[in-house]
Amino acid sequence: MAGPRRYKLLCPISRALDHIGDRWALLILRDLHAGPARFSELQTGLAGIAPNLLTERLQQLTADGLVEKRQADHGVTLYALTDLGRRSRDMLFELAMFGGRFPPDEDIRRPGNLRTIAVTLSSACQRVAPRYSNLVAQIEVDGEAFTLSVDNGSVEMLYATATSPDVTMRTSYEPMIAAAEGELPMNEFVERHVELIAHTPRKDAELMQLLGDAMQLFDTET
Amino acid sequence: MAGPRRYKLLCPISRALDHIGDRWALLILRDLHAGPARFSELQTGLAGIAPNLLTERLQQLTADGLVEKRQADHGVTLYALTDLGRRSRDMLFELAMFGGRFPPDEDIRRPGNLRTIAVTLSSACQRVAPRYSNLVAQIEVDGEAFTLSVDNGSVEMLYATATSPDVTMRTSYEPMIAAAEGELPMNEFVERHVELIAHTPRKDAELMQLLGDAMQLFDTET
DNA sequence: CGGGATCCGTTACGATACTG
DNA sequence: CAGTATCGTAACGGATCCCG
Repeated sequence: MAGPRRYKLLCPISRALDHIGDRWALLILRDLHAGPARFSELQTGLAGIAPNLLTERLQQLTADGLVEKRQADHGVTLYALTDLGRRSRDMLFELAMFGGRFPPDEDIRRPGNLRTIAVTLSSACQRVAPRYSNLVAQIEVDGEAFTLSVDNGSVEMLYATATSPDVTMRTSYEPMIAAAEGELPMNEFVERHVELIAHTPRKDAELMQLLGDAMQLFDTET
Repeated sequence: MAGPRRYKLLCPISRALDHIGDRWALLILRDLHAGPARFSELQTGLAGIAPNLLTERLQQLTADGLVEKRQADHGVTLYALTDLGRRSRDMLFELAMFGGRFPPDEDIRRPGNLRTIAVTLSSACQRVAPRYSNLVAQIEVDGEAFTLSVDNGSVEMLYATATSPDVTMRTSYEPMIAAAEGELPMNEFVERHVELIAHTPRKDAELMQLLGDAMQLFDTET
């Protein structure tokens, strides 16, 4: 009796799980939403995944058409989402909305890098983006830089520095999480833990409103 | 080192997976969205889950506040979703939308019962419901009865017979799935494989339009 | 008969060590 | 840096048995 553990049912939910239900698979997709990544970047971001498992998962995801392997300069190999892989975004967002309802475990490990938070943030921003105009922001969290771009209602957040951002924002991980969890009031977070530099007038306020609206989606009041 | 395999990261996606990421867990939630169920109903619906695993998962889901155990008449025990458990609906829908993009496996097993399809259908109907007025339908698929109710834009689909439906619809599994997969044109499906009885005028046509709109969400064209 | 508990073989995962 | 190889452990799968 060989073969991997698959449900082999017609139901689209079990079909999804047959492709991304294995351990780590969804978290690999999650981190790749922050942009193409090296093997080692994924490994550190996933905080302790065994390298053989990462290899195995990447192969499976590639075979399923969700991920592709690219050769970049200097012999560097990059893993990137395919179009199909990018379609997992809404699903990951709903997963995040659901997971946010559970209290965090007592003994939490900090992720090896902050790629992990990019999809959650960008897909949350996506939901509220129609109310905002275009914008390119560089967000630095404890020295790790993201580029958040809002372009005609479509939002993307990459794990990279921006070339000519409208606004630069600097903060650190713990207070940002505390604000997202609702433990720290938004205005206090902004005043005490955020440094903002607007290179385009008013874009700083716009960015903060966007992020505030996005974080509100995770309020578990209703 | 003991303890179950949990990520223990703060990220809401991994937090969700720490609660519903184990094998079968999401499929149990899925089937419970069709209404309270007995142990044995779940067991047959999940087509071959080992009873010890079902026990273990139900305990975990109960401990996590997603499922509750009820004592019904004649000493019957029922498992039902809690409010928190019902919140998994949108997530399951996005999972279904994503899973629908993969071609079905060659050797598929038919599910032990049709509870499995209730959430997928009802959450799809939920998306298009604002365009429809109130309605109670009994849908019978190969003799298994569902009650679909649209009430002020809120949709529910239970694995039970309806008391006084506006319309009764009879069909069978294979053509219905073929229609949902886009392999069978909707009009041909309706004409050749659906029997409709309207107890309230026009409600038959309304039901079919609702279902047609809902199924269109799974078209993978875009 | 429904609702499990127990047992045991198999598979997947986790940790570490090693290599091109 | 990007993996491969090995091995102990935990989770799963299937069957059987038990109890109200």
